[in-house]
Amino acid sequence: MNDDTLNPDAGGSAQRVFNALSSLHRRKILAYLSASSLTAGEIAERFNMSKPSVSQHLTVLENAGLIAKEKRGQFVHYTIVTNNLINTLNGFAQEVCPVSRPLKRESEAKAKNG
Amino acid sequence: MNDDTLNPDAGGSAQRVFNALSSLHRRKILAYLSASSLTAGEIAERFNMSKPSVSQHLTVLENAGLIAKEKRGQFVHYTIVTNNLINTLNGFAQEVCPVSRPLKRESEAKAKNG
DNA sequence: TAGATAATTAGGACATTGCCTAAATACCTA
DNA sequence: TAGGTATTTAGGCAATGTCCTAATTATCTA
Repeated sequence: MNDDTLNPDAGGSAQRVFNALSSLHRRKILAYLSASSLTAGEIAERFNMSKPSVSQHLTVLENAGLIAKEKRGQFVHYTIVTNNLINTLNGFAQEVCPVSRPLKRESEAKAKNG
Repeated sequence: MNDDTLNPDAGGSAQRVFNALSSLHRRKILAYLSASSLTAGEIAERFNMSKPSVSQHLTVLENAGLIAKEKRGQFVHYTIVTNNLINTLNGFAQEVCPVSRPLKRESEAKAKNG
């Protein structure tokens, strides 16, 4: 029970990750970014929502360590960071059904790629 | 983008699963139940929280299809249901980083066990 | 049947979230 | 430098979530 995925204040904070994933909009943003990096504006275009609201979602995702931003000129480019996401999901899956070994290996392989 | 893990109204409703997982208390309940089935009272004992509050968390988990209850006499026994959990997590992981094949297989193997 | 125990429902207080508009900041180009 | 574009910050408001106590329902046992 002293686990990263259950302890809200641990390293990458599983709490922030699961909280970030609890919003459909934010999961969609991650799905968009899994195909390619996008600017804040390009992400906002894909939603029927104001830019500030999208920006807020991006902040939540960034604080959870699920995306990274890079400013280039007047644009901010957002990129997915799969490392923390996969580790958190797999860590929790392992904890809740401690059966699958390959899942764990997969997670570690993924961690190296980022 | 027409995926179960992103569509809030699809079958098992990934939205309900992710929403259920966004609470540390609920993740802990799942972790407890992964070790053994427990009655509502036994679960409540493990938290510094009123029984009605725990009951509410159990309802959220049940509505997400993550646990099942069975009444025996005056007790209600709760059991984890890993199927939906693992499928949802793996489905989303697949979508967001469509690399790992073994992860998928693992999910399907798990689905059969329940 | 009466009283005790297990669990849930009901209803309300309080905090958080999610969305908006308006304003501010940062950068680019004429 | 002035004006335009990209993005975030600030502040407000409605909806939701989480917890509580009190009351209710269901079951067991003397």
